[in-house]
Amino acid sequence: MAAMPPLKPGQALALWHGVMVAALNRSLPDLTARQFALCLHVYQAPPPHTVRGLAATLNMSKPAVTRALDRLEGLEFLRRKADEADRRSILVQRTVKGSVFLREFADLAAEAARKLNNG
Amino acid sequence: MAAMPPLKPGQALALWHGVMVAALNRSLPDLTARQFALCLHVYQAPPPHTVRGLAATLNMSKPAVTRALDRLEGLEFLRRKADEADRRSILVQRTVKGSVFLREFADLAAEAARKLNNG
DNA sequence: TCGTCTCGTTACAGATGCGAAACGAATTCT
DNA sequence: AGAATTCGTTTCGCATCTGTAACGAGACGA
Repeated sequence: MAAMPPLKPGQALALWHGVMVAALNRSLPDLTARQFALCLHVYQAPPPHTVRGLAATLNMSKPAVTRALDRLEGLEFLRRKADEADRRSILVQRTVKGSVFLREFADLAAEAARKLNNG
Repeated sequence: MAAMPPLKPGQALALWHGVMVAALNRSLPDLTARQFALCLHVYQAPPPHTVRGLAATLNMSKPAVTRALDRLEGLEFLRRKADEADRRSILVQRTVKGSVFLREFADLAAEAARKLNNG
């Protein structure tokens, strides 16, 4: 991945504004901030992902993680898999549908960034 | 404002990931996506802002806008003002606290972008 | 084997979100 | 003046979020 261009605070606000308004108008499945962050984290950070680890990293309670996983698994954006090495744990895995969803969101963001320049 | 640098989809995801995780760990007042988009819109788009206009632009129902305003006014991030020209309408205005909040968020985003390069 | 710890989930109670519909107040039309 | 329209808000019923606490299942040391 190429280096991230420097981003000034004012540019960040304009970008967020464009993306969030665009997202609302496309009425994507409306995830809460926690649900979205959790989904994003599973796709962006290297595995393995467990409930306990996600709760710690994302500063959420374990039940909140469980419920977010329920929701995201219902949307087929993520999948639970038993951890064969320690059957108390589960491993949270990526899915095709989740990849597509995040890719669409990413394109939307890239497009919003482009529009900030070219109108 | 200087031109927005081009942003690739993969960079957008990495940026969103960094910002959302950082935001969760700072436990900012947790606004819903609609509340946050509404706040951002009032600060980024030129006034005047009415309930009806916000509802149309942000693809929300009018009651949802009213309730989001209640919440944001409670946090003192926004303020309602009577429209003297048409007393059926209200004008949504910016506040100092709201400016500070968004500035903090913007700094957090800029910092997240920086960290994606320099670790 | 028996206690203890850790894992994720479930049960509970409370807070908060949502849209549809009804509402009062202000404006505009006839 | 009186009717019709438009504004933001409120009410209603429902869905879903939250954290605390309790829980069963698996792992592990004594």
